[in-house]
Amino acid sequence: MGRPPCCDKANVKKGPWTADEDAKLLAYTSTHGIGNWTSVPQKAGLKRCGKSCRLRYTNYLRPNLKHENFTPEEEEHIVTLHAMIGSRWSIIANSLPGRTDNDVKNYWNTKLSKKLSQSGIDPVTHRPISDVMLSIHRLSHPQSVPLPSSPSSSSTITATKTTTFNRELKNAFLTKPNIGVPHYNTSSASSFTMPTPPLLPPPPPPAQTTPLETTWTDFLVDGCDFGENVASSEVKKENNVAATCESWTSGHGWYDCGMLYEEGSCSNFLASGSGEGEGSSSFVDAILDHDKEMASEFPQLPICDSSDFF
DNA sequence: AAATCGGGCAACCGCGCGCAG
DNA sequence: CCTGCGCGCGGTTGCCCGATT
Repeated sequence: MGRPPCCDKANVKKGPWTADEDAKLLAYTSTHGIGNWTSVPQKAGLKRCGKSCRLRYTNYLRPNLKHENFTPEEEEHIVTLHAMIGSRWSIIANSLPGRTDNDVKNYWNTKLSKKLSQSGIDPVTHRPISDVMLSIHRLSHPQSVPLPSSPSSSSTITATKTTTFNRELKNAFLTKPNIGVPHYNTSSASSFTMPTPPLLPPPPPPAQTTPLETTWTDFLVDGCDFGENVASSEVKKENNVAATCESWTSGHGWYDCGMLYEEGSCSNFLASGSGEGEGSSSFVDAILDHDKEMASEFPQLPICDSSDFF
């Protein structure tokens, strides 16, 4: 038995909102505030579902919303957070003043994911597409492309770090009272420092333990160790994250969250991302640069292309 | 000039969670 | 403890409009 509808669907208007409806909703919310959305349509004199009213208000009518284009800083912020927590749009939006989850989601779907793809970065895993394809190829042909025996293999390290990262992120979400997000000062572009992309760790330390068995989900930001139990309830509890990240990120930055990397080890990544007018000025470029470095460092890694899969 | 295509965005839908009774 | 309701989230749909053929 399903849940009953929140309103009489036969008698509610759907589709685009008119200026008159906007005015009524705005007039109501400005005098009464927002409370029980189910009752808002009736009280405001609207033939709309309460849900529709809430959506219209939060995405369009709410005060202090920004309607201008996303800035490069905001772009980087979204990409960085998406790499870390996946499509938790509300969390990402909460860290961008004046932006809604719908804004961020739409912007990602229409612009950023394409931009990343065109730059050779897989928008799901945030790793170079060639690397992702190699991982897929290994899964489907476990014998054909053996993992290099060296414990410092790029992919092995990546899988290990990724798993560790998601475990740590999960713990952080569970234990931190005010989970943080990367914080940047919009008043000064040069003060914005980007966390290390979690799926592209810096060169590995010399000593490394036994390689982990890897599965496809280990390469997903969203799926893996994050866990469904954490994903919804715990994260939702912390939706008021916007301005509360200092305690976690201050001082040592992201890298001091009991995590993976030594402080400052990401400097190769960040050097081009935070500069002013450097030649390679984007996050994506930084990732690609790093991938090239990895390729030169580990020439034994085979490169595969799409023809390997067909 | 008309038809088609594709991108962008607003809005809808279904589901899970939290909370109050 | 159980149940029902409201809220919020992420995924998806559909419309609008500009570009292209």
